[in-house]
Amino acid sequence: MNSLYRSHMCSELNESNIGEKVKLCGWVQKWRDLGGVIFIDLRDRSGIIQIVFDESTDSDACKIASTLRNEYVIQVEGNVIRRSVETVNDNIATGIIEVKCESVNLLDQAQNPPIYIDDADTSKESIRLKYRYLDLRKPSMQRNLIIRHKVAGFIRNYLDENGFIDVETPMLTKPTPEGARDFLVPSRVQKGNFFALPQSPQLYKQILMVSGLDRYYQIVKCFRDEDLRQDRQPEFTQIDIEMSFVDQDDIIKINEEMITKLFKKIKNVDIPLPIPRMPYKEAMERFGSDKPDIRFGLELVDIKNVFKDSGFKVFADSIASGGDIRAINAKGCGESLSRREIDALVDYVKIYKAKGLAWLKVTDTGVKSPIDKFLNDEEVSGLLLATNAEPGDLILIVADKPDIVFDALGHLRLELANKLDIKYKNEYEFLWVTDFPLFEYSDEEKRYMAKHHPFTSPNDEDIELMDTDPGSVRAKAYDLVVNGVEIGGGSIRIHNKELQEKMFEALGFTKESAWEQFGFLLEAFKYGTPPHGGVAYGLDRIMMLLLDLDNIKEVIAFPKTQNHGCLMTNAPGPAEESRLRELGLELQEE
RNA sequence: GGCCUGGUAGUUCAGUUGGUUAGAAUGCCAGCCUGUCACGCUGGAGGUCGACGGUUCGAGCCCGUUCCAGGUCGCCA
Repeated sequence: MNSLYRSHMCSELNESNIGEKVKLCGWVQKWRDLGGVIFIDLRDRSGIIQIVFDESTDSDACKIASTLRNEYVIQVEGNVIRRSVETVNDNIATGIIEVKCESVNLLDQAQNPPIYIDDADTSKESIRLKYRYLDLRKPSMQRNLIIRHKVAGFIRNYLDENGFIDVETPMLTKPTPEGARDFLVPSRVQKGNFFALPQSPQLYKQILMVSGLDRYYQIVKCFRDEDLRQDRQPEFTQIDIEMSFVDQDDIIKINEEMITKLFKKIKNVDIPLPIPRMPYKEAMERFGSDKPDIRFGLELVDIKNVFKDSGFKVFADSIASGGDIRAINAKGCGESLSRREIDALVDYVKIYKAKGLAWLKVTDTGVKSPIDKFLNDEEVSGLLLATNAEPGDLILIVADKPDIVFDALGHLRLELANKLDIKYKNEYEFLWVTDFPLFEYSDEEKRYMAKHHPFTSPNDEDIELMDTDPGSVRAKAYDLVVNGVEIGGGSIRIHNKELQEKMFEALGFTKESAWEQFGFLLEAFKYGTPPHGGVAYGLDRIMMLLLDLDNIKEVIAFPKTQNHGCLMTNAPGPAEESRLRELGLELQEE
């Protein structure tokens, strides 16, 4: 990265350069003025090197050096010399050498920065985001961006080698009723009409299969106007992939090779292939989640049968109203958790709508529990048998509607693992979750909705059930889950016009409304459509996993806050009245 | 939209029962200092206690409203 300004990057220099005259550029990381000698730590993207200014030999340079302050941008010229043994600094890569400066050129001054440009900085996130350009000077932030670049590069390279074509798709697309809330962009030319920013390039990539591109990919921004979370941003990046003439196994095979090679390259971990697969139903029943973290046990146990004739009103009522009763055996927690900690768990499941959490401490002589007086001996022994309980264990039980039981215990399981600080055997546990339900009943809309999206193919053997029992139809849909994080998902698409129409019918679309929304796709499907399917990954989440970060903002250069704002640019901002008029828009008084 | 946490010096924080001139560390500025690397020493500057309103003789502290940031539920095909 040489130029007229510099001969080397700071951290490029090592013992082999001793005796060379070099020109370096960068920022003043730190200055130490000892009187007759001044030390400057010079920083660029590569790292840090110490520059020495000696008054007795280079008084002009020294004079300038004494005025340098943190984050000043300078150019220095001097000789690389070996440090004396006692002054070697083991904390930096270039600590065995330094540059004895003969001349220094001040390229720009800097105000004292509001945050400390160092990984040890503890400034609040909001200040870091306001001064993001300073925050991004930190080595760790640069590392995150550089590794992200390497990941994207690896993916492009891998997909290119496997015959995938990178095709750009529009950012100004058509609003859709299904799925997340769209970001809308008003059309000036067609007043009253709106573009939507893509939630994903889903329909375009399927059209590209109709076009015969055969294998497509894109690393692309997607937009969803929903609330933020620690792992969610309104604009985020997908690795979007679609393939023709494939079935589920083909897609899984090439994708698991790509992702495990990626983890090998970036983290040097060996993920054994094939990645295990687990049907959705099993994931829910064993782990209470469609993205189970399988690094640890604490699995759910169905104990409904044990209490089928229970005299305990809570359990009996739950069963009578079609509910489930399931338990987790928190091994050893009967001794290790205090009453206060157990009460905290009871409160915890209430977040997920569970009405309560029953618990029993298993002791040498039986069980100790607020509800033990409601349980007979047969039920207690049945429970201990079912949960494989030993003295010292803590049995946690939720009785409620099935989806609440799964949700509450699924989260409780994660909370317990977190609390117990469980040591995992492997750093990464990959899992394909398969056989998702095709539909999901929406109480709000009083109809079935597509669990994945309306173009997902049902399993061949379940097509019959679409009319009779939509809730039990399984889909050719699959998610890739790592350590309980969904990093990607996809499906085989419907490529048959009749089946697609049947699908829309099941979703409650009239033929007219289906054609109104997705007519271009249905029209395209008339002209010879290959069997196809694909997958999309959340690049940001993959980066979080690879970098072992739990905050998505750390892997995005310029992220948004919870309020959908950018603290650096102050976006979004008001629009001028004239612009609104041009768009045919009028602001409503609150 | 709901719930929870926070907002005091450039930064990170402390601030007792509501009571004198709001503190510490670090950073910053000045001076001294020839081998530091968290340099050291001496001195100094730096505050609309997020904002508005209320209670009170008196508010950083109590009450209300509001803004901002974070976490979370809903939401996220």
